[in-house]
Amino acid sequence: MKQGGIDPGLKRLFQQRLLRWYRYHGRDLPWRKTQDPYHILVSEVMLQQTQVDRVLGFYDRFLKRYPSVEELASARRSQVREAWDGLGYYARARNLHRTARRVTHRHGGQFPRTYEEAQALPGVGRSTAGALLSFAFGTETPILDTNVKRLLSRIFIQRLSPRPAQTERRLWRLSADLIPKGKAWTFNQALMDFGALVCTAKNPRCSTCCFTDICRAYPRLMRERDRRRG
DNA sequence: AACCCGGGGTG
DNA sequence: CACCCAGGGTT
Repeated sequence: MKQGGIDPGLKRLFQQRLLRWYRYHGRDLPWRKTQDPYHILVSEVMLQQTQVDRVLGFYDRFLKRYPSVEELASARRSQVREAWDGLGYYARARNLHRTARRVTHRHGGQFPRTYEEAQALPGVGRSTAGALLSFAFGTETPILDTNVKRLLSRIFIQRLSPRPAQTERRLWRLSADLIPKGKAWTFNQALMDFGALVCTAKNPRCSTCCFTDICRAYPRLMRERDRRRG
């Protein structure tokens, strides 16, 4: 097996620390209170190019207007566009609408449960499919949005390949391999929150991070911080 | 004015 | 498989 897997000890350590961190610091977001795949999909699509703070102002309103996938499916395009107004990236609303129609009419109102089928829905790529399935059904499917990319590459990747696509593959494999059995929901939520709250793009909170002892990027991040401070 | 970023389209 | 862009918003 080329490129071997991740060291089992390191893997367990990472899982345990991350899950523990999430118990204390995970955010209480409205889409984390539901198991309804439709509600979860709405949140994930809204979150695609949009910050959590902004989505918070739209999520409840949209679902109040379209509480079920069938109701969204039977709406007019112009109405859906209106409910999306202010969120931008309106292609997302069109795709969500198309997905609702497809789920309603082609899947009998049931969301697909396989990675391949989920990804085939309009506006649903690898990452959104992984989130949808793990959050709605607890499936052990990986996610890889920019937050997760950043934190996994910082902690686990010593030298990134000059080929971006190769790094991408390594990260997907990492994200999949790290999922603890039976805990995909919590683990994936935790990855997202950790990337958003601690392992941020600029000014990462290394001083409160529980991974500095294993983080491959920590020395560099410290040098960069020191350099900024002159 | 540059930068952000999942999906999707293209080479 | 590898890259490249579109799109609305933020910094």
